[in-house]
Amino acid sequence: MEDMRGLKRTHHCGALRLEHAGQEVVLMGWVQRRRDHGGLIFIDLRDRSGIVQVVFSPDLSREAFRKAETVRGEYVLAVVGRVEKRPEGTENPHLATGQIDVRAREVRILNRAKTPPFYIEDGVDVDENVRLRYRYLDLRRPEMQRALILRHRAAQATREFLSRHGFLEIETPMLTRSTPEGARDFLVPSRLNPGCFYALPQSPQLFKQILMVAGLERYFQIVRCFRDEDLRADRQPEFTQIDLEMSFIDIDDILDLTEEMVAYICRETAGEEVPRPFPRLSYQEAMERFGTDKPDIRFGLEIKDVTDLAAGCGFKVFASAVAAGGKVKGINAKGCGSFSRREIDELVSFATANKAKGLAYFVVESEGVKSPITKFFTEKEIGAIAGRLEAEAGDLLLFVADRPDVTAFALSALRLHLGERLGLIPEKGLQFVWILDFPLLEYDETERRYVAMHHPFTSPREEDLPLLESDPGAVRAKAYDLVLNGVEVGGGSIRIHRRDVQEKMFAAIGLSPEEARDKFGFLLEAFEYGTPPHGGIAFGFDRLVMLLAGKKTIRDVIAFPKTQSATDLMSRAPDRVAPAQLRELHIKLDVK
RNA sequence: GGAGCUGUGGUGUAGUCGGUUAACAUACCGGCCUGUCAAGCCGGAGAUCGCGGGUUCAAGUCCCGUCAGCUCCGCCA
Repeated sequence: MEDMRGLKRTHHCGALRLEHAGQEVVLMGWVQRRRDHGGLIFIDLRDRSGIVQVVFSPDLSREAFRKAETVRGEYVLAVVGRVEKRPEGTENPHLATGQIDVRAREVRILNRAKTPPFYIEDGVDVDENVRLRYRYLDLRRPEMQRALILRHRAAQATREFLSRHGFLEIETPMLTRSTPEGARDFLVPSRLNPGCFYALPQSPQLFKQILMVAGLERYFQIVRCFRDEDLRADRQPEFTQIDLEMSFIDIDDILDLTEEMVAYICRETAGEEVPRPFPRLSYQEAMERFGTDKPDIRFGLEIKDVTDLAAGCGFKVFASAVAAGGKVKGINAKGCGSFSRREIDELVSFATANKAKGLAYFVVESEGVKSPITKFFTEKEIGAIAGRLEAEAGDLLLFVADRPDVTAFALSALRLHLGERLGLIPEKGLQFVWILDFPLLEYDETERRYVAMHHPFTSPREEDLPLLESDPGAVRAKAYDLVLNGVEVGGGSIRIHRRDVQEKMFAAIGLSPEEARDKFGFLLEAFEYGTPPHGGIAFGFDRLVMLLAGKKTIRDVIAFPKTQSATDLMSRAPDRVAPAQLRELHIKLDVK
């Protein structure tokens, strides 16, 4: 093993081009591959910038050639040599540096390496177990490095944009108070305060509002947040938000500004121009047309309401659902009339796996509609339903009749399933949509009271204020979500800044003034000292980067993610700690 | 808390209706080779079939349990 004394890297491997021919260079990197021809050895040297071919020949240096014979994959080398145009016919068009190679005069083996458990290259098909356990090798793969570079550029673009618009980057505590509502907290025991715990922040929500009270006017942060809930492909226990808050603004100010920011990030990272303004849908319209508050609007297959047409029909499943206050809704699966019985059965079981009790269907043919249930409908009813769904010969109409929420859930899932199956979802492209006019409150069946849909500091729309006492469920919030390709990537609201409105809000969710003071005291107290109108938004940075990088999971844009059971397979966190540590924290375990 | 998928040399896979020597590719090791770039040719080594139990004359294969990873439901103001 040798050291790099006296050598200073002059170039990066992937940067060398024909124009460098004739230059003496010093390269540092890892061995991607060695091709030993006996009398001539080629080594592909890789660093962060890319790969270049290094040639070892006894004619150039006997010593370097001998060393090159001992080199293996992932050895770390320093190479001194001259860049040369490759001989005619030996250029490699698949390599950015393929016009040239480097003739090695000297090589130093800076470190040896064990044989890695998988190839260091793009598109590896390895168990994620293995990738996570050897994350440092996984991260050597160019596609992983590209993702992290893109993430870096997204963060840079965010900071640039927001700084330019007068936002201050201000840090907020990681050790904070546990507050009720929301996700489960991660707790940190306090050694100095026996029996007391900090909570890691689920978001800097209360602090950023207090920064508005403090008169900072425009705040942002790219900040880690923690939620102790179960994981998904797009959910990690710790994740990153672009968090911002502004004073003296209303909804449109935030939507306009953050739209511009998001478009800027897309341009700076993925080179995508996204058209503005982004489309806007009300929550109600999104639920009606797509069955979800995070619709993927890149394709059709929209949901149609046929409740009125099904109300009086002879098909009991439909009629009784309507009688019970439910909805009958359908999707026109364009051109799927040719589906076999088995394919339709598959759709039925997909629907029932997504809460529906069943899935009714009409096969539309030129002579009419065929279905096991046509006998329960009149010609006229069938015609009206087919018309509502704009049915043509060759279509397959699918219906769910159930409670409104179940209908929406099942058809939304079915719509996505069909969209994917029929290849209707474009590979490329970023389709944003704002979802507006969320209900302020939703009724919680188990707690038998209204709960805040966003959080209890979200402002109702001024014109809906009178409804807060008479019809709480009908009050619309000044809240907004940003959805990208069917993924919720941002959400926020204009906050309540008037004491009387805040008190009404607490009353509506059944919180007495005493309880409010106990749970949110410091924020309420701050609010008594001159609070400006303010509002903000937070973006899921990992999700945004995931979509910009074209990845299917945020784990692929996080350097050190956790598994679905929230463990780190590399560091083996979490783990037990020494009894002395627990004693110091006054903690006794109760573990079977 | 629940449902589903996956687990076989380092890695990715095959292994039929349970049948005795677990196959293939690649990586790895050795030899030959002066223009390859997924180099090539020859040879070699490498597996408690995730783990535990059961059924059987016989289990990678069937049954039960369990562990791990992934996807989803619940959960995520």
